[in-house]
Amino acid sequence: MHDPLNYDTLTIPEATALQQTLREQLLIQERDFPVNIVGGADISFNKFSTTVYAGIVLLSFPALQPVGYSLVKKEVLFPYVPGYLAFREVPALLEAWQQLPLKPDVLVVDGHGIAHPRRMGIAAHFGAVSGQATLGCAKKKLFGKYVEPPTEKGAYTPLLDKEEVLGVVLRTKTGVQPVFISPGYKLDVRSSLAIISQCTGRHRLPEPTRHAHNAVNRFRLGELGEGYTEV
DNA sequence: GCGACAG
DNA sequence: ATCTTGTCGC
Repeated sequence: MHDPLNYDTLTIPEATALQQTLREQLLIQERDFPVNIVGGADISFNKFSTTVYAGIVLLSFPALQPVGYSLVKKEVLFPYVPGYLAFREVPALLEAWQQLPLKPDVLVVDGHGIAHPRRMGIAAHFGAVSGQATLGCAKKKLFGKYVEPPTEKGAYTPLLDKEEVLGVVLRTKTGVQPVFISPGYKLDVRSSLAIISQCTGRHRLPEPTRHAHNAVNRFRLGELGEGYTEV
């Protein structure tokens, strides 16, 4: 086994430098592999606590039936700083990832992919260090410009930096706030949007994200145990 | 100098 | 992110 990744002693300038190095490993391309299992990744924690509860859930695709989930509890010292979320959450998510007996074909991470000042949001960062195909689904904008998409479910507008399309702002449900979709690794904007469109049910958040959020919250509250559980 | 600011 | 109270709509 590998030593667990630890970013706790990094300074912000060092973290910025690492993002610039990882950026050179970015792989943004059309999907060129089949998708039979999708994963959802999320973190939960108590305000003011250094303990984080990480989780990755597995869903069949396109049926979206739960297959299993991996949960890991970990201490993290790196603070939340906008633009550096990955340094706080990726180490714990990697442990949950390594604990999976089978890996999803695509991982949906709670946060942005390349829709980031240095194109290294948490989904892009996780993909770069794991080699796994990822995409980001965030509830709020971090970086980029966009016009509000029409209020109907399925409507979307591009998320832009000048002329560059970083992702899309997608209305997953009529009359609710849109979500921000961007590729992380081994996917492009079109492929990411196509996958998320097939992961959207009657809720605002796509199923992988929704199930992951639910699992880590129940884990934090003691309703679920650490480790991998087949469902 | 003034806003913006994933989780 | 988490917590809490109240309101709206299917």
